[in-house]
Amino acid sequence: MNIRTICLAILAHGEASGYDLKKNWEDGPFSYLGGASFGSIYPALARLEQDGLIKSREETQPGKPARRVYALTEAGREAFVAEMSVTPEKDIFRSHFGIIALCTPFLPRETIARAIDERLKQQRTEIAQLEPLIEQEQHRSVGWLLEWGIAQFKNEVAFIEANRERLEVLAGSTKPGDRREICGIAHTDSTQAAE
Amino acid sequence: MNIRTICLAILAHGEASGYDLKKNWEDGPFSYLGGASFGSIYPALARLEQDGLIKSREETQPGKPARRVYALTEAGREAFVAEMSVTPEKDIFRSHFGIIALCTPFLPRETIARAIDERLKQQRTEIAQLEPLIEQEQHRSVGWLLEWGIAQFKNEVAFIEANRERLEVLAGSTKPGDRREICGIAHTDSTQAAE
DNA sequence: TCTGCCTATATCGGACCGATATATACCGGA
DNA sequence: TCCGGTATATATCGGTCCGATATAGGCAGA
Repeated sequence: MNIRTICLAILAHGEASGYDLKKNWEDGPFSYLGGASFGSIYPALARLEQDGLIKSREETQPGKPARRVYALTEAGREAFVAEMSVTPEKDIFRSHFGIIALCTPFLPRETIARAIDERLKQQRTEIAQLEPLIEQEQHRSVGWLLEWGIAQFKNEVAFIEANRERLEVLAGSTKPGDRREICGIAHTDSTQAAE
Repeated sequence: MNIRTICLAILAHGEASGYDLKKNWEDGPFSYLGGASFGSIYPALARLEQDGLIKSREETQPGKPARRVYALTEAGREAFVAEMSVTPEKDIFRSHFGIIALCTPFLPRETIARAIDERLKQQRTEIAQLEPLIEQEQHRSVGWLLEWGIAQFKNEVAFIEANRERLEVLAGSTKPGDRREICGIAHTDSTQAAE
């Protein structure tokens, strides 16, 4: 699912400028679905227009620079429906916190404790930012998605609070790079393992 | 957090070849922390060695092609600890399913129902793949992280099962691109909105 | 008037992914 | 015996995307 598809999806909600798209990702309810930079959005919009999937008009506004507002064409509506109708791709997910947690045995307990504290703080901040948006979006797909995301964040906070001790005690037990195996898996050439 | 850092993190668990790294991401317990392609791994390893953070040796093995095995140097251990000690970056997350759900009003109910079915199937598959790995990783950081991930997947499945009806009934209510506002937010130039 | 901030568009370098190419070695079947 | 399929292993290339930066107009406040 590339940026062009995402632009189509947002434009399905209503016409918007490139700046609007960026602001929606950053501040709006889309933010936790992943970002999109200006460096992606403007070329994507240009190409979508070139392909006839969106059309644009210049809009002058008092007190602000002129902006170029994009809207779906009929062909764009069809392309949008087509791309939303395929089997959803797997999520793209990468977690710095996860990597740090994975390396707990090779790091001092203090480092792990701080990473956990920061993580809890970050996830609680996310919740605090998303929760007030729900009210005005009840009985709407955006509201449902907000609840979906908030439920995930809350679940993670609860898990970490309940289990952090079990991770922290593992800290600092090993020197980095000492062991020959990776996670007890990986080594397919070891003697066929147990069983 | 770039690929080089991730390579350091895995090599902290033990020496490995580029192929090992890839296999660990794909099949091992790291898989849901995000992928890494050969196109990233090999250049990353080359540069890490150039910078003196890892060292390599050729390893000939009977019945298989020779492989180049990498291990952390002392400088690499220090760089690893330094990069794990900073405040963890925000997760990178992008969800095709989330985008589809967001567009529910503009899509037929059948499409949404199928996307939800597929989503449930995918997340249950993840759970089924990760769960057997826990046993051999108990009381280890990898095991903790597996539990962390599984808890998230299970929570999402539970949420969707409990709330899918509420989303599905919203399907097909609107024509794409008709509304002027995006998600009731976005439009900063609207008349200051309703208090 | 100068500075900083918001709106708005645009571009460029570099990082990264996905596909592909290449090579070795094993195994099973025609 | 040769052929194709599979697993191991390294490497490269095109294209996509991010993050930083440039540019520019208008406004508010010092």
